[in-house]
Amino acid sequence: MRLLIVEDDATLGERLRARLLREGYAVDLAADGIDGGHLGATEPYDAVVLDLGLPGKPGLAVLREWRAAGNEVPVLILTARDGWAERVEGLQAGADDYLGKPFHEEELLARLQALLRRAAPVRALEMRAGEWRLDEARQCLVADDGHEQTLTATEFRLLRYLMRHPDEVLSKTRLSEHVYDYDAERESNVIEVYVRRLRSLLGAERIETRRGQGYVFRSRS
Amino acid sequence: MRLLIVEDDATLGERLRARLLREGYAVDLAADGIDGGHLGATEPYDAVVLDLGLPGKPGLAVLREWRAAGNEVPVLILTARDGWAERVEGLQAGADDYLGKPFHEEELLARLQALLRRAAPVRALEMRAGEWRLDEARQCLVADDGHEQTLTATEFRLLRYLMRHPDEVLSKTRLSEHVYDYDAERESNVIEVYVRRLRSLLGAERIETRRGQGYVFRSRS
DNA sequence: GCCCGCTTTCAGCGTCGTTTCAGGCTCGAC
DNA sequence: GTCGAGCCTGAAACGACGCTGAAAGCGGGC
Repeated sequence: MRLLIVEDDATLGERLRARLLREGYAVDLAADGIDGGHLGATEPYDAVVLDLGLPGKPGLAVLREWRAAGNEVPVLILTARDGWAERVEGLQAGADDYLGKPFHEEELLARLQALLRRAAPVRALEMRAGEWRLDEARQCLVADDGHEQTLTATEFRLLRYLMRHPDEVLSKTRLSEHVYDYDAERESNVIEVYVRRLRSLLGAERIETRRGQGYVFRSRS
Repeated sequence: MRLLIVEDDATLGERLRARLLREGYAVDLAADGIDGGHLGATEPYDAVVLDLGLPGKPGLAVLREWRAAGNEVPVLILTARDGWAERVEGLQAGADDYLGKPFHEEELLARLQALLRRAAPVRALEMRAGEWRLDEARQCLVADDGHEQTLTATEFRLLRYLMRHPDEVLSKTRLSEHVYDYDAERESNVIEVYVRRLRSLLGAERIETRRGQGYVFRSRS
């Protein structure tokens, strides 16, 4: 899962970014409306946190442009002003959720997770692979017998994305776009290496290779 | 499915080409309006991605020439300028869809797929062959009883093209033009070989031979 | 500053998809 | 019936792609 934060307050932005990174997301941070609007239009994010009071270009204008271009990425709006009117305006511009400053990081997290879940295909309520269940909060695998298997950050990000798109051919490009943040565009075989590790954890049959096309994750064999 | 990209930005063009290849299309790339216009006029594409800001000849002129010549290939226009006026002008010149730069690769893909689906003569919601259904997301065959049969990249491309043109005589030349790229000048019997493999998967009666003319795909016997 | 674990790179190897080829078969024309 | 072109078939060669294990690179924590 790859997120974009558009926030001009550098302190707040960095704090959020750090937190979300720790939660296992790939995160890009933009400090103004121009950058943010451009990134959101060209990179495939799974959700966006958008501040309304931005230099360069107002947050609402950025959002309206995305929506006009048919970009339906889930957007959570963030603003100091939390009056009734702003909220309505934000939602009308195409926002999916709204959070007034100041706020608890925990609440932001919860709302983001809700957005991501809502956008995911309906079928995946629980993310499973055979006897294993992915615990998102703790970033680890839990077996039905209670046994635990910890994951590294990258293993977790890749596995979560695979699990959210089961039974679908996912190209290595697409995977690396969603596992890494902006500077990505890798000509390397990192994805192959991590696929190998996930296979050794979950069983090789969970991740099929489609030669020349990508990988397919199977929650049931 | 065979696509043409007319795009002067070499980086963007190559990136798109690579992506679309990976998605299982055969892709030709032209860097200016002259080449692009010529290719589009002489080769049988299933869809075209056309940049408007081209050296040599303006994209809109290219499009107008195709349309004037009766070429009705689906065209998706791509442009940096995304003003209201350009959009109208593009659509009036005969474009089928319009995407402003910058854009998501994912969105371009989705729109292309929509165009290709819309353009298919008999818009079969599902592509079937007897008990089999072709699942595009998974690039595999699914039987009514849930059993799956995976396809290689080439098998998938050929079968998809056959299924999109059922009950129609398709010459080997035409098939190979749509399964492979432009420069692929084949004097070989690859198509015969792949037809054989599809027959062994779907049942020989699905693909009839018309001696000296080509093949006919039958979704129902 | 040093250590440790995570991440990334790399090269060699094996596998699989693709293509070629040769021989045999079938169909249609005469 | 004969002939030839076009098509089918099985196997084998080729090359690209993915797999693998090890080692280097990197960064955070102590």
